[in-house]
Amino acid sequence: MESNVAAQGSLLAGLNTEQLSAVTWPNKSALVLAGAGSGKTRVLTTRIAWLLSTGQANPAGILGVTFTNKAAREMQTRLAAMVPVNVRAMWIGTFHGLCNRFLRLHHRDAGLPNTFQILDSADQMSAIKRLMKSLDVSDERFPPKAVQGFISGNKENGQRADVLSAGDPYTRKLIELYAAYDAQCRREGVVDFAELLLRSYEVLVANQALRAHYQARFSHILVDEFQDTNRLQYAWLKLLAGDMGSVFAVGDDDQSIYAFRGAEVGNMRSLLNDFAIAEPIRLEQNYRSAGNILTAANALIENNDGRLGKNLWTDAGEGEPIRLYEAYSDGEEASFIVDEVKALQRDGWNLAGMAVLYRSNAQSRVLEHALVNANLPYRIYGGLRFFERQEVKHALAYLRLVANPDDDNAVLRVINVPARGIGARTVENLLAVSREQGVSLWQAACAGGAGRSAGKVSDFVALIESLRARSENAELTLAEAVSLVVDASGLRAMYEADRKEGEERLANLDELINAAASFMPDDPQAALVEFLTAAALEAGEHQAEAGEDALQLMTVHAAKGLEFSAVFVSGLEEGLFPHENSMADRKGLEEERRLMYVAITRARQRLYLSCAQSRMLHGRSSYPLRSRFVEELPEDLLKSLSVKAAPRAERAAWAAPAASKPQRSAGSAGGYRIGQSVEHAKFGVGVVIDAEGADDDVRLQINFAEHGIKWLDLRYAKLTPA
DNA sequence: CGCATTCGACAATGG
DNA sequence: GTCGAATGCG
Repeated sequence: MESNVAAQGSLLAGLNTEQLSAVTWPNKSALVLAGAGSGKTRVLTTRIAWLLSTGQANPAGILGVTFTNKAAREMQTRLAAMVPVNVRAMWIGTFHGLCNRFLRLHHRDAGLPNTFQILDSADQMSAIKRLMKSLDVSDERFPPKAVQGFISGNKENGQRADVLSAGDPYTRKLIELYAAYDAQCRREGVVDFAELLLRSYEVLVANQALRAHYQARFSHILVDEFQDTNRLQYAWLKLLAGDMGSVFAVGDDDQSIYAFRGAEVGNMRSLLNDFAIAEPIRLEQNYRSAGNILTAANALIENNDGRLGKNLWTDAGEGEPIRLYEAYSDGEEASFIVDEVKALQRDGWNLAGMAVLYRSNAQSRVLEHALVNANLPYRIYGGLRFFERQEVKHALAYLRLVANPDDDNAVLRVINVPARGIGARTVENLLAVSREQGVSLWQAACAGGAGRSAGKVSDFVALIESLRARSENAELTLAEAVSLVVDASGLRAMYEADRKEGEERLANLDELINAAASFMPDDPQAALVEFLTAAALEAGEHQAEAGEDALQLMTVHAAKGLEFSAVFVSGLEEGLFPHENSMADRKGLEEERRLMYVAITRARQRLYLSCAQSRMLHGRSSYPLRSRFVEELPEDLLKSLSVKAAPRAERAAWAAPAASKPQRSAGSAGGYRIGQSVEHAKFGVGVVIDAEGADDDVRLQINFAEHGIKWLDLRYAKLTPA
């Protein structure tokens, strides 16, 4: 017992009062409002360790839910280091990973084949397109993306097609497509991401015995990033908690940045109500950022309504001012960043400790260009992941057919890859047969059929059959089976013949074989199915190879949960950040503001904010206004680094019209220059984006924030510099 | 049927 | 600037 007490002591050492209170919270539900950098992950893992080491819970009673695989792994690793328990007995994982585990165990109750496969979003999209083609639905009136959004959105609200109704024919059609899509998935033995959750929820609802079993088992449910849960996830947690269980949720409503994909910040308030939690525990002491950075973040987020309320503080001192740079162009913004990074590097800063954040991936190109020219090593997060690569998906499709030949998606992906003379026409015929007879494409292909390509189709069938026979009977290891598929399918030969990108693709296929070799299945008998599942659920790292010291580039979304000594937030322009797709309503704008809050709070020591007066967007020049989020920061925290930027000072200067003669060639017309902010009595604020004429006859094209683009004649229009 | 080229839409994220 | 669909030619 003494060692137990000692162990507890060291577990709890170094926690502040609030953290300690959260970690040692009695066995009842709690909501921990954990600000950025307040030790959230530490609290969560320490609590589990504390529950285990004090004997309040056994490993099997723990259900730990995270949003990313990375977070789940981190929690497991940390736990393993803290307490000597069998980590595997605990259920720790993502919502999707846990639901998959549940459905594999109870596939019969869920009405799924034991080899059911998981569709990623791309697979889901092609399944939808295929379905719409077969039903002859116009993809102009019903964009597949919208159909996908409709289906996933409803699943995440826990609603099947049969409970939906609509007054308008458009929505009725969507509901019809939803029902047909689900039927198609059932026929093929596949589930999409949302289905994993909905199906396991429905099984628990329908099956009293199963529900009672898991409710009794999971005495402690702990949830990370609770602000990101959607309605279905919340219902799932509530169901598992039952009347007796408790939910210990950690989250930060100010860092909710996934509402656009269904996250319900309102779940935090619901949790307080439904689980009778009197008051959330607030973790407000920040151990990451300097004072000025926190002050800026607090001031920014104050502009949002309906917050649960929280103010970050630190005892680390004010630190440096926040640096602001307003560039002429996106290219110049990039070279500013490069210069600053080099300067910091000369001062002994680590490249890997610096990050450039942006709102959208497209912005990385200009930065990359500048970094390559400057010979600065960098690493980009985002983009194509390993298991999403064409060649890897091809190989996986063959493997899926080995596991389950009725997977029509997989058949369509590889029936003619590499080209084996089965063209669109033949595929059309197969699709027609499968539709008429209500069988899978595979079964249609096996039936043979007439036509010139019949022989080629039966060759394909024979290929898959032989792959299956050999991987099942010949006692091949998983890696050998993958290797066999790559060779026998002809994929290897195909990429060997491709001189342009074949080499890289072959390397990735070899990497896939390596991945198979080091894969550790829970059940060796089901190694292939587990491998395919892992490929779908963990599409792989965002190419984050360790190694050389490199500058980190990523979107703000990707930066959530990370921290850096120095952070550059770039592209702070209206329409970009906040993004134009989210500017229309207050909710969207508030989410953008939370995104900015996340961006700011990534910085430990130094924070740079930058924007450009002109930017190439969609292949053409735009002249955006500076982001409102910059204006929302306290002026005395900012230090302007650009001559032109001196934002507020410059305004004063412009208020007195320039005496010099306006010259178009100098980028100035009638005292205005392109890129300048102006204000119009009727149209409000805008930016000059073009000009024509000279002297007394000047016309300006202005992009107004509220009223769009207009040409104004300076002789009549009442304009003032803004 | 297979490959190459063109055209046009699009550009937030992750399981 | 990229990707996927559509088109056209050998």
